[in-house]
Amino acid sequence: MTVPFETTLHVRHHCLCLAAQRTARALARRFDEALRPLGLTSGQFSLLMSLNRPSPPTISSVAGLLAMDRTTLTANLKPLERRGLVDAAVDPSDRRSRRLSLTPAGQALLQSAVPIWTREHAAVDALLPHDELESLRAGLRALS
Amino acid sequence: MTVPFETTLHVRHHCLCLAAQRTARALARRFDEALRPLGLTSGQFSLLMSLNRPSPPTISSVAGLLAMDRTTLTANLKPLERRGLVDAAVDPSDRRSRRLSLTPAGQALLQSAVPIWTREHAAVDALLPHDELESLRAGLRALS
DNA sequence: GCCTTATAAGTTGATATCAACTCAAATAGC
DNA sequence: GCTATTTGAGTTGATATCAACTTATAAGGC
Repeated sequence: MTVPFETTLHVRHHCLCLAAQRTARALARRFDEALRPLGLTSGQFSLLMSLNRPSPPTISSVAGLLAMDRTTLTANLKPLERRGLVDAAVDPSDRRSRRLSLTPAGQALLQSAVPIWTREHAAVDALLPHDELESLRAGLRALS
Repeated sequence: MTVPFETTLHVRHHCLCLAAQRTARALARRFDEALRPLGLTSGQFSLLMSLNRPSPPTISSVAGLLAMDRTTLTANLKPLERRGLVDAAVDPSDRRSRRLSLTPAGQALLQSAVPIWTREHAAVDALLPHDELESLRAGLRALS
């Protein structure tokens, strides 16, 4: 081996990029399964939730909130628009922008998803002591 | 709003699934950029590194290590096989399995990627105090 | 007003992600 | 030895992810 196996073990134990990917995938699968009865993925739930606000946001601002590429968000919106859960209307005061909002159907679906999120997240929270949860949140926030 | 805005804020501040996705995306973009001169993504680097071991692993075992769906790994291997970086040979002792190994070209590319990883990861490590880094790693591990 | 620059978003192409299904080989029960 | 079950992996279809490029609108300099 050109690269020593010890180097591989070092990377495996220390790489936060890998650790974040692993955990993100594992948690996504977990919430995907919990939300499956509603036909929502974890990402779609997060997106719908981020649109539940008093004033309709633009695509770019939501992409920033989710730390996601703007074009990824455009793609993610398509299935939700098709299902009539999200409305994207051109902003009359700046015709370059589209303002994203939940339709009544989207609001209703989000409402039915909240108890599922609450239940599933309680199960995740139970995996770690409270103070370790808080430092995990702080660490994730610091790197994103 | 059917769902109170306070609920949205609560989810935004507490959801570890969302936080993990955000951080995973941010770190992936960071390492993607650092590794771009080699034509590797962060995920491809992690995959190549996971194949650098004395005995060639099977697809399922690597998928487990990366907390990734088996079929996702099959898809991820394709571009690496096309580029001649990875070899997937049928295991003679169990013809259902394929054993994954780095080619000499794969080993050489991985070797040239290690210093990039080291430099970039030092920059990430510098964002947090050592003890917070350790609790972050422990928390991520506990949830994946 | 006109031209340049900046900004918001869409499109394209490549890859990533996973569920559901299928295929093939190995193993267990008989 | 033969059938049923289990296990490893591939395929398909839908969605996710991002870079590079393009289009449309707005804002600023003149």
